Amino acid sequence: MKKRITSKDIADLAGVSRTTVSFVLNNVPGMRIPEETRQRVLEAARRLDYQPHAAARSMASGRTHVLGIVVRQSIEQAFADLFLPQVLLGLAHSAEERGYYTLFRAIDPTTPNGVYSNLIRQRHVDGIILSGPRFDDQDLLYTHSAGLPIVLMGQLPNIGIPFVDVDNVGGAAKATQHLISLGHAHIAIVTNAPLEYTASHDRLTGYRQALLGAGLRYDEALVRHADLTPQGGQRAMNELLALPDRPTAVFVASDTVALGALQAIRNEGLHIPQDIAVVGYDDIPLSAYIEPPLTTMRLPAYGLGWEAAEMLVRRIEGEDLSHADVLLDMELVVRESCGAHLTRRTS
Amino acid sequence: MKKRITSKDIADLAGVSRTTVSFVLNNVPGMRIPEETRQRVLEAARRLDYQPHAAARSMASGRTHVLGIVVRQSIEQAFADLFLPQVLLGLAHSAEERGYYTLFRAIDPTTPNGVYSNLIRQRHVDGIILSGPRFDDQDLLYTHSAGLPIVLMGQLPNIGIPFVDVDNVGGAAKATQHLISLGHAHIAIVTNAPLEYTASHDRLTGYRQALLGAGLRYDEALVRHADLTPQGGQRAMNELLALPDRPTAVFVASDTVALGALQAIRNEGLHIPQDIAVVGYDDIPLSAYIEPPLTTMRLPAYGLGWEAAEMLVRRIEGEDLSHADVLLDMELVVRESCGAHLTRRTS
DNA sequence: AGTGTTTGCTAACATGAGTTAGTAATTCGC
DNA sequence: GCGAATTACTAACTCATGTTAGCAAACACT
Repeated sequence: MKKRITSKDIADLAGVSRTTVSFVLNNVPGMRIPEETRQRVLEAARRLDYQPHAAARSMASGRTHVLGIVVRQSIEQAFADLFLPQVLLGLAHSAEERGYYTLFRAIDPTTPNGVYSNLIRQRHVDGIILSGPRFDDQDLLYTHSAGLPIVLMGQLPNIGIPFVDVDNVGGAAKATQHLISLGHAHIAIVTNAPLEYTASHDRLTGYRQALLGAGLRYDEALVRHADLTPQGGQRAMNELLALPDRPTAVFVASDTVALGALQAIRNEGLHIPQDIAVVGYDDIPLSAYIEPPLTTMRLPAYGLGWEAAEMLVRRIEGEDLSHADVLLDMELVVRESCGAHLTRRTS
Repeated sequence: MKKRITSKDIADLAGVSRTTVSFVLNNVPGMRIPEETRQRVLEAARRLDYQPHAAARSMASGRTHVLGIVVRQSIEQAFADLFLPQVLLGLAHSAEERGYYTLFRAIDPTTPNGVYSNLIRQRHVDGIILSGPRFDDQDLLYTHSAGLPIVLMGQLPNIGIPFVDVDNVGGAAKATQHLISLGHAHIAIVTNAPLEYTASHDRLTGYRQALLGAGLRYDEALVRHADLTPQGGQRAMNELLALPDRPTAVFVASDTVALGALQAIRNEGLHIPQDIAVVGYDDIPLSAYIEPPLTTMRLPAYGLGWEAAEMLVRRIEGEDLSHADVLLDMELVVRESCGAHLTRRTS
């Protein structure tokens, strides 16, 4: 039976007390330990290949050095979520850079409340990053009001919980402005989802701001809503195509939805971008490889994860995050569906 | 300063000792605790909303009840990985059903060795699921030979480490047989990657078995290799199209690669599936929405995660996994790129 | 030389559970 | 009615660390 190597063992080998070992290995400030002793301890730890026991450490220090990442997703949603890998990578890298691990917890939206605050209360983690927050989440409100560290990925306005999100208003405005700059004046929008979704609402706002900012009219007849699916995009696009005064360009506020919209346009025998220009949103990993390659706003998925972890760690380590919310910029990726590659030649 | 509620508190409230509380809450077998006392303890725990301290518990019991999931992925790979969300969901659900949490760790392939075995040695986790194993992974061999619980997602043959994988030989055979059953006799293959990859090798084997099983000739001229990218698929497909005796069908062993192949076929002015039938592999989330919708083998991503967690838990709890490797079946998803919807009408 | 200060270290306690060995009270067997 | 067995519990130890208070020796200062 091989025994676990504890700090006692390295204390014995170095000829000092356990306390000294702890001081050396944790670089406790204020303790003047002569270089000679310090080296002796470090050498002993190295020789025995000492690995501190995480549980003992966290019990004594009260810190687990683990961040909880809670994803509220059904299996179907996970299937459609093409960004989670990047988000998680950003999270994990950012956390590890700061000396933290990440505990992943997937919670079906149908499960009852009171499930993830326990992660903190049982001291499994020091704090939580919640992806896909909802208003009707009792557990979330409880966790926040109990003062437990939590950071949201995605906005929940007027609630005071720190969040990391994408600047959807600005992003949608950029997308729309791009179409305007290509000479379009009759631009429709297909939102990603109903306006109850904050993201959806913000994207519509950005579209509108861009139009008004360019002196164009905002026409409700050119506004349609999808439901996060290609099918919804196809239906919405069909309605737009049936209008007497057909738009010359469409901003589809989700690449997934845009797949359906493209199909609808093709089915009418129309060409993209010659007959109708399309700009999408999200830059899903395949947007470059569909026909035609989609011009779209790039979602900084890795950055979202990175920032969320950073914020949470700052919160855990005592910083005040009242007004530290992060809104990440989005970048326009110009491919072919907007027609910019054609215009440029003629200009 | 509100104090944490410990088992001592509930012992006091219930008028028993801490030991008894522990016996009741953990349902320790062999201890005859009368129903009346048991209820008194449970009621006290409920009233005080007791949450046991994870670190204390794991220190005393030696179990963390956390599974480590280690993903060896660069950021670029994560971008192309469309299955991780489903895999993680399967893992997390399966683990939670068995009373375990999952710790997520992303490791860039370029980082040096010796990074994740420490997760176990520091008792952060009870065992590890490693996704994307490699032969040159010192840490993996060390972990396994040290008897630490580990399960692979993806095969590494002849090494004796328990794994969960997809039956690539069978899957590729099914895909090829489907094309044969549609009347094709001149069927090419574009693999997903070079044959050094086990998955790639196995898919080619399945293709070959199907041909020979149907009495068809296996012709090396019809075999091309891609590199996991659409670009590679396009190049490979162009070579096949340039053959004097053009194939009437292609099995592309990766949907991502197939995107490039479709583009190559379209660029030649040929029609899918009339001129060339295509069957893909993986069923990436967008395969149903590209043009034409792709017939493909469905990767049971959720199931892979589920099985991996189950195996690891069994291993942690003492079971012998020497010959318990899991090979999951794959299912053919018939859409339009294979031409089955046309054939059926004429038959 | 004696008092105060710094240096270098350690004894002892705290953290919050699980678990073993054992004890007092009750019941059983005859 | 008395020893044996059972019932219902608990004292005390264990896990592996972090941390506080304090001690002995060396040194500094007058």
